[in-house]
This record gives sequence, structure tokens and C-alpha cells, in this order.
Amino acid sequence: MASFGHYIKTEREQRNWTQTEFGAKIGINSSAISRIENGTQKFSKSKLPKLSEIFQIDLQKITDLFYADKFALEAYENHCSENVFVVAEDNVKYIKSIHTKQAKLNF
Amino acid sequence: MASFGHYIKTEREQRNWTQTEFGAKIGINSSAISRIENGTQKFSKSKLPKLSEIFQIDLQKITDLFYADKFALEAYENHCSENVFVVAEDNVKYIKSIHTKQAKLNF
DNA sequence: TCTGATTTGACCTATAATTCGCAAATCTAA
DNA sequence: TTAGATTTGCGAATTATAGGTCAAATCAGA
Repeated sequence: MASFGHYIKTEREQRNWTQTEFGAKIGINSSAISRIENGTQKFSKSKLPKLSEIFQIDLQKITDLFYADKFALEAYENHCSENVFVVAEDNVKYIKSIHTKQAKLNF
Repeated sequence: MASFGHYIKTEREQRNWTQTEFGAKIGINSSAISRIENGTQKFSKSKLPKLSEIFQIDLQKITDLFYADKFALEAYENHCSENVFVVAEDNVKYIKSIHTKQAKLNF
């Protein structure tokens, strides 16, 4: 898989929508769509639910693709080492454990 | 490991620096340091090199910790699924492969 | 208790980041 | 060639966020 913009492009083309048509559906100018598809501009996360609705694709899947792309680019641009995502995964587990502990403490 | 703020706190305490002292070294107000250590405020990535210098810790390690924490929090807050980092890791490989291919094409 | 350290709230500012629209340019089929 | 689709330069407008200030509250150790 390439980037999230590329993902949007292929899904849009599969539906035979022009950038203008697609833009109208989701509420973005066609030039912005072009930039998004080509990676010059980022798709705004607040529109993910609408994207899921328009494409009729599971929001969870779209969310994962969106953030996987975001994290990958950020890690690449900032010269993170190979294991940054392994550490990140551990951190999430830690965050979750803290959260559940705190939830328990409320009772 | 907890959060990046907590990491900063422990490293600072190991050196017996007060928040004010540490803030002076890195150029941040002491109340901001407090907020950073407690996760209310984010440490700005532009100061990572200076942090590495002050703490005398490998910049690569600090960078990885910083972004691992950032990604983890973002993934947690936005309800990404478990495998988002696996996908992200693949995406980085893809980005790198594109980049090396393009590098080759320049010759 | 006293003192320095830390935390927190409220509000404000500067700056960086980003989106997006418009219009012009470019591309692409028919 | 021509019309629709896509790309892109420019700039405006919005948004996000780090960080500051100041003051008050809380904490921890001597």
C-alpha cells in the first residue's frame, strides 16, 4: 500500500467519480482533493467519518490506514529508528493499563 | 516506560536539577516544564537536539522515545486498532523503497 | 512551621502549520 | 482542436500549539 492519498484516489476512481464530484460529496474543493491525492496536502482527520460514509468502508479500517500513513511519514521524516513502532506499541499498552487501573479505582 | 514527560522528569531528577534550573538550560519557563513533565503540554520537537545535548543522551534514542510516545498517544486517542503500527512499519519500508528507487533514477 | 519546589488555572501571544479557494496552467481523450 | 479533468502557484484565512505570565494552591523536606 502506498499513501492514504493514493488510497483515496483508487477508491474514488473505482467509483468513477471526478475529483470535483468527490469533493462536492465530502465538502472540499477539487484542487484540495488533487493535493490530497498527491500527498501535498493532508486529509483532515475530522472528515474521516464522512469519508467512511461516502466510501461505505468501515471507519476502523479507514482510521487505521489514515494513522498508519501519518505515523509512517512522520517517522521517516524525523529519522526515527526501526524499532520506534515497537516502542510505541508498548506505550499504548501502558496507556491502556493505566486507564483501566484508574477506571477500577473509581469504584 | 511511561511517557516522554515522565522520562524527562526522571532524567532531570537524576541530575538533581530543579525544574527552574532545567528550564533555564533548555530555555523554557518552569511552569511549562511542570506541564511537560505531567503531560499537560507537549515538548516541542525543535528542542530535541538541545535536550540531547543537555542530558548527554544519544539524539537517536531521544528522538525514538519522543515519537514513540507521540504515536502511542495519538493512536490511543483516535481509537486505532492494534495493528496500526504494523501497517505503519510496512508503510515506512514502502516510503524508503520509493526513495531509494528515485535516488537510483537520478543517475 | 518555614521554605523552596512543584502543580495548576486562567488568560494571552507569537508562530508555525495547514487548509482551501481562485485562477491559471497543464494534461488527456474524443 | 476542444472540453473536461487534473495539477499547481499564490495568497488568504483558519487552526493548532508551544510557551509566557502571574497568581494561587499544594507538596515535601529540614
